[in-house]
Amino acid sequence: MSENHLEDISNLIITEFAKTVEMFDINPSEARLFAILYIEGTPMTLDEMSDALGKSKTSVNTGIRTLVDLNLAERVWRKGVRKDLYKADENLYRKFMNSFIHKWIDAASRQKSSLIEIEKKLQEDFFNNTETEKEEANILYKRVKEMIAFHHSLESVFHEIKSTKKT
Amino acid sequence: MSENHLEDISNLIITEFAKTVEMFDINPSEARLFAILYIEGTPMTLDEMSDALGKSKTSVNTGIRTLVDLNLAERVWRKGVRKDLYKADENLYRKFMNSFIHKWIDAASRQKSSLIEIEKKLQEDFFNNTETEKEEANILYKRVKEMIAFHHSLESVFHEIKSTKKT
DNA sequence: AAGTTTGTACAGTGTAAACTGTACGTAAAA
DNA sequence: TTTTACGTACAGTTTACACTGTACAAACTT
Repeated sequence: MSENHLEDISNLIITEFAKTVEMFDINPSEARLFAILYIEGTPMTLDEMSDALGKSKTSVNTGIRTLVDLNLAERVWRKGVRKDLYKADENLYRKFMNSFIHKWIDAASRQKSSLIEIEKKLQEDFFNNTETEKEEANILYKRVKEMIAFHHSLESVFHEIKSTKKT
Repeated sequence: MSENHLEDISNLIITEFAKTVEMFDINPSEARLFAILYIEGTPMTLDEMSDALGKSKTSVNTGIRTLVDLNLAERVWRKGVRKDLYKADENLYRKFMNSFIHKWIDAASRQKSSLIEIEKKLQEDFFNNTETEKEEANILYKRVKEMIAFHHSLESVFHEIKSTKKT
């Protein structure tokens, strides 16, 4: 019962931690890959990762690329080692929260802008409408304003998080 | 150029808004369905939604069900109308942020607990290890503590958002 | 130089999920 | 009661995507 080998425990940790990584919109395999890299603090080669993850080298290759793109892993160089080496970024909180918050802020503000554009168009075209259309236009207008307010709130909240979070 | 019919504009709004809804981990079709329901403030039947979404009635049926489960839509009743009627919840910010925040808080605390369990086990089993294993166990232990700290931070941030957001 | 080793592009495969149409149970209308 | 209308269960189909193996290019070794 208490006869748990370290490898089992390590595996358990990886599985648990991968779940959290997945919450940041990272697909299961890549999440697990990150967890593996993180547990094994020392840089790993493609073959090692392939082995640890139980997936083909090709698969790991694309996985690690997206992790690098997301700034969650990086390639490191070590004298005398021919293979590429990758390691997970150490600072979990900063990396994950940063990308997370920015993702939201960017999306919210972009969407808000689009909606504001639409709002303008509705205003400009208003008098080209027939009477019945005007009524409908007013309803749309009201909805758009609600949506803009919603996006505005989203922006605010995430800006707030951004400022309150410890660097 | 400025000859945009209201229907086109409405469609544009729906498309934009659906993108935002998708960010709350809702699949594209369901996001669009919600957007449609929201724009059309008045309750809609399955057939109307099917028509507006361009998907089969069966598909809409399952879609609306998950929206209802997520508390984002509800079935309403109207005298003399035989078909089921559904409407989107009005309060965008409250509904979306609430579920969003709770999802994170729940996940973070659950994961943290799991990791704490593992941490305990590592401690308890420590002296059953050989010398070389002890070294490895220490590394694992260090990593687990980092992860727990990470989850703790996540919990804190989202609790903070929860308290600062306007009800 | 030829011969290895390593990373990656690409085409094909397997699989899970979204979607559809049919078929049926239940409730309303006749 | 019979007939019609509606919602949904279910099986089959399509689509999207993760994954694999092969094949090749670039870099290293000899």
